[in-house]
Amino acid sequence: MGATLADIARELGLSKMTVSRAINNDPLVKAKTRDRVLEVSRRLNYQPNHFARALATNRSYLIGVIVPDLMHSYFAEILHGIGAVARSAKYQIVIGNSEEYVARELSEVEALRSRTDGLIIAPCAPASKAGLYADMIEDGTKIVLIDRTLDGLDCPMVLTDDVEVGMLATEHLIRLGHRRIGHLRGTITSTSKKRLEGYRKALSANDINYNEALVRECGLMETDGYRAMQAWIEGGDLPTAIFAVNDPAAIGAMQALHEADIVVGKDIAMVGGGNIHYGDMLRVPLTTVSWSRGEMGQAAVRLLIQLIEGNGHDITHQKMILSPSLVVRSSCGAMTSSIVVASQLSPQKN
Amino acid sequence: MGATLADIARELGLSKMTVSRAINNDPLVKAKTRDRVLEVSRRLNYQPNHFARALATNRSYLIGVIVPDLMHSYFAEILHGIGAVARSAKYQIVIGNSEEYVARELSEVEALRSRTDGLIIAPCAPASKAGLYADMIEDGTKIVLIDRTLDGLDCPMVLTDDVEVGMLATEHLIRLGHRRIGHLRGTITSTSKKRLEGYRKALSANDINYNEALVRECGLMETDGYRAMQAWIEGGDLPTAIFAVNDPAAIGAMQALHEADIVVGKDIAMVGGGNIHYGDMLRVPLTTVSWSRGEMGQAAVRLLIQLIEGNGHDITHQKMILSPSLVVRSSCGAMTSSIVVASQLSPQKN
DNA sequence: AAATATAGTTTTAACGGTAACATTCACAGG
DNA sequence: CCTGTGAATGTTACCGTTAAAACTATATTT
Repeated sequence: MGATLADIARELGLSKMTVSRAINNDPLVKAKTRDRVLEVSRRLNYQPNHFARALATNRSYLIGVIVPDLMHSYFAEILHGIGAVARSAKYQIVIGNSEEYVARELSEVEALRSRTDGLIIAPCAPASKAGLYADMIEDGTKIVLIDRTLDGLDCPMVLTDDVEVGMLATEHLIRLGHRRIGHLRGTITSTSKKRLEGYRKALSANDINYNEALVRECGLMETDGYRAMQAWIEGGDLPTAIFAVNDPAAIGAMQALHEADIVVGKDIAMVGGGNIHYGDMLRVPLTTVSWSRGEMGQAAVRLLIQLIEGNGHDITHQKMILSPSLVVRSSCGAMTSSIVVASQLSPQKN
Repeated sequence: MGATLADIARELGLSKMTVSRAINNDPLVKAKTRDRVLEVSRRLNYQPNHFARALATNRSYLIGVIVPDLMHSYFAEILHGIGAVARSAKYQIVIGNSEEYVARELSEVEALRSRTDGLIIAPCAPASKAGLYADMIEDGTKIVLIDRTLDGLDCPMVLTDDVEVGMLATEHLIRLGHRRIGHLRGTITSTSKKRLEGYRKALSANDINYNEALVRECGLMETDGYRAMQAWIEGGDLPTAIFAVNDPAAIGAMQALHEADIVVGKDIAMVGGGNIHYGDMLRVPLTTVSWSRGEMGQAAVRLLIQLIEGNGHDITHQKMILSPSLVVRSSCGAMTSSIVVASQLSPQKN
């Protein structure tokens, strides 16, 4: 289809190598030669063949990103941050979507690791799969985790302080006078566990007994929250306030409550986590815990590029932990304007 | 890093070619030989090198998708549909995000077309750029348009009947008794023009004069709707109902109205387009026009794969047009439950 | 003027596959 | 016993690029 280095070389009576150097701005070629090469390459509309280059250099300038849910604006925003930094570093993004299925995650990883220079993964796999990832890293695959950690896996990661997330949410409810506080907990992921941990910490710090009956299992997606809440309503014995593991779950739960004519913000308080897009425009604007998804994505790419382009320093143990902050809206009681406490990025060694 | 075909061949005393055939399930190799090859390849953890394969075959099994706004759930859903079909056909998705900037779109296209087997594009470029795309197609690049067309470009595309979108929205408002109906119109994109056309058609079919003062320019994003509505409120002379070019614009406008204490669904009616995620859970659930984004994505990939794998038939002129349907919620007046008229896919030649 | 450095270029050999054609071998049919 | 046939495998060359080593001139030193 397009012209190749050889075509340009032939036309100018040069070797392919010199042309290659000229195209890549190698200072070894004479300025005049470079100009001639560039002129011809423009005329022939030369486009470098990325496959050939990748084969020769073993670098594709592709970054694989594996997210559990593309439709969740939280990950769309992370992707947005990733895209911004990647573009400025001349990398392109290949997407994998696990839809919170472990098997899908693993097959996407397998498909992408050999086609890309490195992966950014928000894993839904349980800690028991950490070994698989460790083997890949051992084998040379570059991996940065984002949003969720994988216990036992030692690689760079960008996370939120999820214990703090649970504490901020729960303490807010306690400050509002609630004592019977429920939790819709996620399963498996590190974030879910830590948010539960924060919930328990906040309770015990305020001398409230942990009551297992008030903690219900629930996935991370809207339908999960909806179903879990429906079951809870049906079974009766509702708490006066609920901390849901994340915003989609909270929104699903709110929908179920709405359908049962239970008014969120009046009959029951709700806090989510993640500050989803449109969370402030919902029927009942959702009080939530927030941190910057854009910064997460950006930080992850920077770490991955360091890993790929290896500047010598070992960054295996580098973790970025973002501090979350509470965003108060009306789902825990009447309130008009939003209060957002600025979130900040805190780099942190090991 | 990993083992190569040559390694396996050496180990078994076979030629690379036979091993290649065995790995690719060529029926020419003896079953017993294939088994031996597979056994060794498993033992050595052989992973085919995609770059080498792509270089030799000129096929990468990558599909580039260029969208104008990743954070808009509309495109996230299209992407989801694309991903589903792509995965089952063993293709991976490379993402480009134009953010509604023409220059960004063109640079992403340029970056992706040589790395992929074909592109699915939701163009924000104006019709004047159609020639550029025509040249690329001439040059062998496979392109399928989605969501928006590019006048003058002849290639497969998957669209909605946007004139119908405008008519459905506007007629709904007319049926509710409105005569002073405003329109927040998009600029440039084919969808915007056609929705405006539908708006005008509906007006004239109902003997309402087209009033230029009631049509305001506005982009396609939430902030655009917000700003346009703010200006309108400030300038006064509001209509009794508004059809916004799409849901994000409608939502932005609703936010501006809310801040000005104008109650949507009571003081003013609002219809959007696209049926965004969470549109039914907003402060005022948004009446909108809907069609299946998943089907759009799926259809686009199928067309692109036909283009790539060329089954002989010329599908250049193939257009898929989805029929939209009205989704009534409360933004045009009190209403509790949603009525959705099922949308359907209508394939259509030329 | 010979020896030495140096800028600019070429040569050779990969990188890891696959396409196309060539070869071998066993066996059937005459 | 020879030949034809088809199944199974092998050979050669090429995909388009770059790394590394090997040349050339030309300039610089002594």
